[in-house]
Amino acid sequence: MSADAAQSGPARSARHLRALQLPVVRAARALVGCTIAHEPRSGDVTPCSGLIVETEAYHEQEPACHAFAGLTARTAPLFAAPGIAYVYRSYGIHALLNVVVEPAGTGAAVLIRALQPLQGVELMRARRRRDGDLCSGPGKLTQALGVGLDLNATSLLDGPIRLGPPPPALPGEPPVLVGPRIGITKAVELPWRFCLAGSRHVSRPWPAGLLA
DNA sequence: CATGGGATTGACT
DNA sequence: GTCAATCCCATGC
Repeated sequence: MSADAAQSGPARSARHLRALQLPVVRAARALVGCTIAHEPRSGDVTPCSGLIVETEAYHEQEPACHAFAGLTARTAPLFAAPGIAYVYRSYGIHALLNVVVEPAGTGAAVLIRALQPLQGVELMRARRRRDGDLCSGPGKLTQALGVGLDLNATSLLDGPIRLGPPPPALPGEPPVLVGPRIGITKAVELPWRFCLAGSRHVSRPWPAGLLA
């Protein structure tokens, strides 16, 4: 392979791969604009995918993170290698999807909080049983994609859920806003929520935003 | 072993 | 704006 091919082609299309190597807060920032798809292996179900428009970072050093409690049966996937999915049940009802990052042994992950629907919108509508608000929240997007707890600890590079690069149509680095995380009671002050600037698909209206 | 608290959502006043 | 649904698991006795 030539040096050109190694730099120009893959370099831009591999943003999701580079994000997996970053510290969790930078990873959360970098994953905005990348894509998530659920393509069941059987192939008899329509693939569904979306553009990541909102993320949050969680790290074992701060108490809002499940990994703060240490390595347990529940949190084990958080301490796995980068690129693993951490899917857990929230409020006894919803499945929430995280991208595990940082080296194995460190508990850290990026919560995927909202998507802009791309593929499989009709199937999303059927799964969600409504026409709008298909992926504008962490519980909504897993329902729309058909992602359940059975996909916990699966690979996001090799498994049924795929983390992908930004779509070709999306130019370079998207403008991203940063603010405090939502729905937590501990470490509420950390500005670890990231959102695609101007997106209509976020989970909550954006506070007067700072550019990340 | 009993208990309580969520990284939420949708329905309702 | 309020509130119930619903269940895993960490914590404490």
